[in-house]
Amino acid sequence: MNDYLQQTTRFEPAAVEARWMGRWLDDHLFHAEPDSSRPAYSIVIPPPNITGVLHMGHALNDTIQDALIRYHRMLGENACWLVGTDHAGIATQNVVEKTLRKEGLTKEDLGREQFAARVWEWRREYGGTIIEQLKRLGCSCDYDRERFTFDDEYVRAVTKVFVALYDKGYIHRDSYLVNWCPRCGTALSDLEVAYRDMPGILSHIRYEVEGGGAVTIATTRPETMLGDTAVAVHPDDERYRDLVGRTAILPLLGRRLRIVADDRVDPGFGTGALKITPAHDLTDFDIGRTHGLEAVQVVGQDGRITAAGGPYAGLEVEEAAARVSADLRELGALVEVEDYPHSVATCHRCGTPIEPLISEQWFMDMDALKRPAMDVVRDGRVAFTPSRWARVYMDWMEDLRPWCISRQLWWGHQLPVWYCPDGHVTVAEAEPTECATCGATELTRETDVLDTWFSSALWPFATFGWPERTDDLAYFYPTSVLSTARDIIFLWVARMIMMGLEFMGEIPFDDVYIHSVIQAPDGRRMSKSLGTGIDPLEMIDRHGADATRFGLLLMSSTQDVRFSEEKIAMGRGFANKLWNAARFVLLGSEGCAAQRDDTDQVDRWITSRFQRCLAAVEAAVAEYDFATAVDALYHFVWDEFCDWYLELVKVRLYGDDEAAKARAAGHARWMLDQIVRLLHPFLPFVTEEIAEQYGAAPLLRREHPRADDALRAPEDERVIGELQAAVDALRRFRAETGVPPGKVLEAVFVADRAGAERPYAPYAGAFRALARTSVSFDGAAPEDATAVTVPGGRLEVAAVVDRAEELARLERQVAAATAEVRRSEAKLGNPQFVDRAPEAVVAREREKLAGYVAERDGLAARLARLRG
RNA sequence: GGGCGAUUAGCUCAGUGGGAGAGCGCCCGCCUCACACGCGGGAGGUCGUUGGUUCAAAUCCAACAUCGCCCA
Repeated sequence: MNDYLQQTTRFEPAAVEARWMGRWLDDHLFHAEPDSSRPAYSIVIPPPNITGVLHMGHALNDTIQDALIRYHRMLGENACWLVGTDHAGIATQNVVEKTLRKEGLTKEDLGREQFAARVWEWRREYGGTIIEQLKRLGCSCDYDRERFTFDDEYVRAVTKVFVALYDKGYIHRDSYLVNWCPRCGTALSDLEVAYRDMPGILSHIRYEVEGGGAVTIATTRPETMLGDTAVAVHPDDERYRDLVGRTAILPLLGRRLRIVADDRVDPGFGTGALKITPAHDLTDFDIGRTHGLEAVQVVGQDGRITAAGGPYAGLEVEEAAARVSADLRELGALVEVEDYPHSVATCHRCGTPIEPLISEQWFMDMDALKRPAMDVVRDGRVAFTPSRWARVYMDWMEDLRPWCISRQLWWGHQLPVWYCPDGHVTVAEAEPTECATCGATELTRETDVLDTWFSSALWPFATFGWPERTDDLAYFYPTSVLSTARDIIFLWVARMIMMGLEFMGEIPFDDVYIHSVIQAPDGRRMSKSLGTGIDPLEMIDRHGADATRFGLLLMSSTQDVRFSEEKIAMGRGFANKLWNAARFVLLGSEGCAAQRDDTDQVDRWITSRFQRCLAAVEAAVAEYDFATAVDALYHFVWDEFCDWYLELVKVRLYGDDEAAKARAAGHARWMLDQIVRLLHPFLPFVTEEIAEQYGAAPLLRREHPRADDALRAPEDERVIGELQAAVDALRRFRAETGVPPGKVLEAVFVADRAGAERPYAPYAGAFRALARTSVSFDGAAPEDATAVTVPGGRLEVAAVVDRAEELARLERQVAAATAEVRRSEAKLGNPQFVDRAPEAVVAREREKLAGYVAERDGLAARLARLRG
């Protein structure tokens, strides 16, 4: 006797999970090496930020990837899940600066080198947190291959890419209006800007016009008027036609402003006249370039008014806005102020309002790169699931502007760019000894670093050894699928595709799976700052990793979903159910070998039902429909395997026929093993724990169950289906008439037609076990029996039934059947339906009608008899 | 302003043209020799609104309402 099995009536995940993850890792079960005899299946994890901890989105995404990896590994593919982390420039720098502040230090106190050393130290200490958390979830990543976007080899790859793109002319330096975060002290790309609706004020300000008259402009940022160099109106705007070409006078500063006509002005906004501040607004910048306007920078990188702002110099932007407004009001130039909620550009990392300002930055031109990247999605070589995201991708790519790739940070890939004293630029992979232009030897390196997303764009190939043409790269690239959330489509997916095509000449992945976003239970966004986050590790503590995985997969969908702990609790119940089913099978079949057996109809039936489940799971996984896959497994295991098969098996297991008993035991073991193998990718721990109880090899080394049409048994499914219907009818009868649960009923089967008893004949034991009814097939119906309708006839049950209640029960049933008959007759009585609906549909309806009529007539006859 | 998505049982969600489903919750009965994280039975919905297409609409189309997300 296996004491552990015997005694563990509840599945306790905590100890089991820790033990198995330890053993799997010790055995390097997750490691993959190129092997030309097997197909590769590879996934690169979207590298989590080293400052991050596992949140619900990771938990879902990593569960999906793990299920895919385990699933394909068991299908015989050589599965490799490449894992690692992203150095995350701004985020990491912010975190380390914060710890420095606690020591009363700034990064400037340390200097660039010392600061980088501190970041590395921090990374060694805390940067692996999230990787450890993946292990708690059961993730079968190839931890032996862990990569970091700041590994030496990775730096080489990034450098090589930068130089190559520069040499091709795709990368250039320019003085341009960029998104500047005054708090982070760096330029940002368009993607790192988040628009947030905020209350605001629209100020209408009157500018006098030389030679008489005035023009009133409207602005949400009055302080930027200090940088105005023009006023613009729409060329077709009748109101201002006379003003074009004249000169307005900027209040407060007295600067002379040209009044220009430009069709980019929206005549419907405000007064239709636009103040032009080329240094602080993108539209204004463009208009300024067209009309050759001066750009006066009045807000500096520190978020304060510059010297150009005259008396307002040194003020914070907000204070300047207030002072400027007050002064304008005093002058009588502020003609109107109205509430004006509008959306404000903010830093997506820290939330500070973005200050658009002109600065010298490095840009990457996307035009040449985006074309092939759009082609591969358009023609389906890279397929999005759900497919609607392909359009989102295409739309974004269509309007791509040059990508600002330089960041004024101290943590990141420093640009491989050197300047000589004359300002000539030298770009090289290795530190140059002289200027490429003039040969000067005093070179200083560019201090800017690259946008973190520049380096992560190389992740699918740099992690496998690029730029070396490694065996890993040849074998595992392109990867099979990238699984991620939709907010990553632009940040990663698009850029990975562009870079993959440019440097590998091949797509980086065949499929892109965009999983659902899990919201807080109240429908709000899950976020730490809102306090709406739910920690997946807490769920693992409470319910187990298998349960957490199961619940998350059940929540996964093509829509956003609210987090539901109930679904995770459901997973816990499921794991427990499975464990107990396994206990029952294994303890009841000790000494028997797992062996499929087709002798008994019940065994053939469950085998056939399993094949259906298998097919459903395979179809669902192929479509990345994990909720359907786990739902199919759940209902097969619970509703069919446990509720019916195991109950039916007991008849033979506890019976006297030793041969039948052995066959049943062997088949049950075989079935359990099949189930455990099919379930393993989704619930790795409990399945492994079960498999160990019967001495099986680690499930990842075993095969996925094989689909086999020969194992389908429609006739057995039909018969057992009728048996189930008959048992259900008896159970309903018992419950409705209040038969005490312990009481065994006597019943006689009366067939509607010759031979109708045959399917039921072998199942007297099953009726006794499942419905507590002793059924005979040859006796006469007892005198005052009550009939229970079952497929093929009726069971005349000897039971003391309250006559009035029975009458009411029958009347209800007759009414229900009659309603169905009427509905069906009406449908079939409609000539349009009979003529136009497909024949099969009409035939099915006729069958239904016949069934309802028979049911109604039988019930009505019984009712008549009972009434006497 | 442009786009996408959602609206189905008390709650969270499946269901894409022919009999409204699941889990949880609720009600009734059971510690039946795998499991009380269990077993058996049951109640509960005019599928957001209004039109349209069709023999037939939760499902397709249009408009509207409400909510959410993305882009600008």
